[in-house]
Amino acid sequence: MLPTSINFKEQMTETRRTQILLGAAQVFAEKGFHKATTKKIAKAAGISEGTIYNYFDNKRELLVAMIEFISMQSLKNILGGELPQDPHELFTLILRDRQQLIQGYGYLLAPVVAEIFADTELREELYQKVVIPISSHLEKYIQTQIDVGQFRQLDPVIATRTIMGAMLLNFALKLTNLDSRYGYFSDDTIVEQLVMIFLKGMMK
Amino acid sequence: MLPTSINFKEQMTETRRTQILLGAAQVFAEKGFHKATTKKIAKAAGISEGTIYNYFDNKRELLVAMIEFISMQSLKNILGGELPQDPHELFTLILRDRQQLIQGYGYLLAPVVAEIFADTELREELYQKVVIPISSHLEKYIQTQIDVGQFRQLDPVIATRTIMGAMLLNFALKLTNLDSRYGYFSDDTIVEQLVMIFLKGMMK
Amino acid sequence: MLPTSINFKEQMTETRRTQILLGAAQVFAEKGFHKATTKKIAKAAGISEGTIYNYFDNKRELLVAMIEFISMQSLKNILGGELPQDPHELFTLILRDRQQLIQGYGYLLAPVVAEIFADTELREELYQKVVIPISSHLEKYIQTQIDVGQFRQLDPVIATRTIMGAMLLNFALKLTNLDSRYGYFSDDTIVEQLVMIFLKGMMK
Amino acid sequence: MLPTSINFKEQMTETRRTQILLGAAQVFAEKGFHKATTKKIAKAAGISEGTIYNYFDNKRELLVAMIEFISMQSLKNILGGELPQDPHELFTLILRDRQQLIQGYGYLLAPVVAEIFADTELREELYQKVVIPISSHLEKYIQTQIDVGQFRQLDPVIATRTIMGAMLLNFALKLTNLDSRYGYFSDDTIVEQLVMIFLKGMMK
DNA sequence: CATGAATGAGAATTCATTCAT
DNA sequence: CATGAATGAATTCTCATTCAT
Repeated sequence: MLPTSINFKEQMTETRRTQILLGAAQVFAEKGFHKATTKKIAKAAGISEGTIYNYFDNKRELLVAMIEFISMQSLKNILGGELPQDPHELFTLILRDRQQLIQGYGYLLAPVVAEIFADTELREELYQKVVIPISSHLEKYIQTQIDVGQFRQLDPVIATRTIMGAMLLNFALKLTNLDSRYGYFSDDTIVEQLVMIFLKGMMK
Repeated sequence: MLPTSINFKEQMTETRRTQILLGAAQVFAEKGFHKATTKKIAKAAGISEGTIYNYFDNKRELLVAMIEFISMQSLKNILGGELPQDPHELFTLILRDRQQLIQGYGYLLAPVVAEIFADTELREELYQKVVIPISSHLEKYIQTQIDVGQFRQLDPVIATRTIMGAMLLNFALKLTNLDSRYGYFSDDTIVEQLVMIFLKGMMK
Repeated sequence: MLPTSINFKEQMTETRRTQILLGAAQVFAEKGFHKATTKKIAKAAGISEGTIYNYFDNKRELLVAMIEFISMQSLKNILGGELPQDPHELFTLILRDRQQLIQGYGYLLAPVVAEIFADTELREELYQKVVIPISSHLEKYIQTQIDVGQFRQLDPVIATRTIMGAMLLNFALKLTNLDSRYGYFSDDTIVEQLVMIFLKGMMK
Repeated sequence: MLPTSINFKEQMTETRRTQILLGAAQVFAEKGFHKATTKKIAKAAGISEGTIYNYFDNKRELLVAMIEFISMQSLKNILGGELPQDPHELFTLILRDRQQLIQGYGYLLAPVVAEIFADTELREELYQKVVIPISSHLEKYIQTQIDVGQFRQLDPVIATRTIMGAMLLNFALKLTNLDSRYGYFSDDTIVEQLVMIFLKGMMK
């Protein structure tokens, strides 16, 4: 077979995977994991039920793949290019990026996040596949800043989760209108407040 | 019938309810709501499936009753006496308290939290009834500290959620062993790290 | 034990049986056999579920007993006294009596009759216990009339069922308003028409 | 896709529906609606339980579809050619026809009739759609005979139901062996007896 | 005898997954 | 590879019946 043919095939496969993933995202967002039937996912993706199983082992793998797909989506931009070394710039960049992700896909992920909490195995799989890859960059950065004496002596693992937890809750509240007061905070305000707290909280 | 007889009956009913609730809590904690079958709950409670339905209308009501039951248990911790004014002491106290709560009941509530997220109405009800009352104390304290010039100009609402989000994620990770590295952090270490970051992050 | 005591006991038993039967009738009428739960029957009868089983072997026996009870109700009056020998008078008397029975209890029996059709065993039990005892009187009368030369040579069994079938359908239609035209027929009209047809149809 | 392929698919679907319908008819006839489990129906149809739900929304829809199916089959007998004018011939013809219908499908319809009685809406719908169209022919005939002075002054509506009720009960008893004595009556005997009674009962 | 809590066998229905076409 | 009909395990909830009090 010719290389082009292989590429074509691979590309087709990738396209089809993405097509299914987007269909799944739509239905998962509407129904949550358990109430999302493969039949509906197939319909939303414009393919047949059986085809799903040519690309994913089972429904659970589909969920994992979907979350991976979405989580990595915008982070590519960041990980691709050069990261700023200035802590203020970097924190702002990361928080903005995550904030946009949640703004853009949060409504998709929210109902699914629910199910994840309830499922031990799923939780572990996603922590390994999604959370760790993303957070390790931040951990390393914090460690570096500690080493060069910019940041105080703190644990990079805890510090990273501290930022992530704070970020998640604030962005979630902004997204869901659960707390009416978040209606008055602009996205930038929230990012600024968080950056301020964590910068001062971590720098010497 | 004699009053004692009536009391006995009522007591039996209450005992049986609690028995079922504890069985349910056990299975819900292990499996989450969906994977917790009535069969398993019955077995865990040491009664038959049918008996569940003599005390609860359906599986969902059982979940709600369980949340109520747990909430009653934990609310005691909150309604304490005088709060210290020193920020370091206060933050440490609050974080320790929350940490104990999560340590004590988190494994029970985690899978329940899941179902709550998936249910808009329940989510709102519980945010109003549980989250806001608890967090308002912290909000007021932060506002006071800002007013007296101890804390920098920051939004108390966002700041409070920042602490809560950070706290939740870190304690959850400590609780679940999702991240093996949290095995090496003592509870005190986590609390100290959080207090340090937020204190420095908020004080002038 | 004294006879009076025995009588008292028997009477109590009979009273309790009737009490349950009436409760059952009420619920069967409302819900039909399958949807009538023993719990509801017990409540309607003002006793507990368990007590039902002290007087009836099971729910089915309760149904059978109820139908027997109601069917025999008004027929007692007829079977008790002297029956008129004149065919016109007798037919009118019987039809009026059955008509009153259906008018009075039909709404009770209707939903139950439905279930009977569907259940082979029940059907047989009730045919033996209810239909045969009632119809045998009419059969004998017809046979007598044939013997004395008043009626033509016809089969008394078939003739009896012919009257019963005609009666049932007409009275049922009058009762249920299934056919709006039956609203214009008085009870007497229907009885007269039936008597006329069958009298002329059977007499020489 | 080719037209033949489409036809093949449609045909398969129809065949499968019929297959399920026949299985259902068999079990409904044997057990009645309530005691007919989907498991038994599936077995009788030679398919799995789940497949039933690919063709029918629920058990009730399956019942309705079965009634429709049977009705279609039997309606053919009715839409015949010219009816004889002679009362004796006509009555004999009609009774024979109905008798054959009941003989052929009665065992199937009997348990279904049961459920119909229990359901007010279904009852009305079927009385209008099935009973009235069939009986109106007989009503008109009787009216005509009255007008030409052949029959006595009687109400055609009541008279028609009188024949129908008598017919139904007698044929049902012949069909079901509920009354052992009906084993000795040939179909013709019953028809003759009925014709005799009604002819004499209605003619001047 | 009366009670009513406990029982547990079922029953309808759903849906992820398979596999022949 | 795509399809979608068939599968059947699994699940919640009901309710007649029992039996200790």
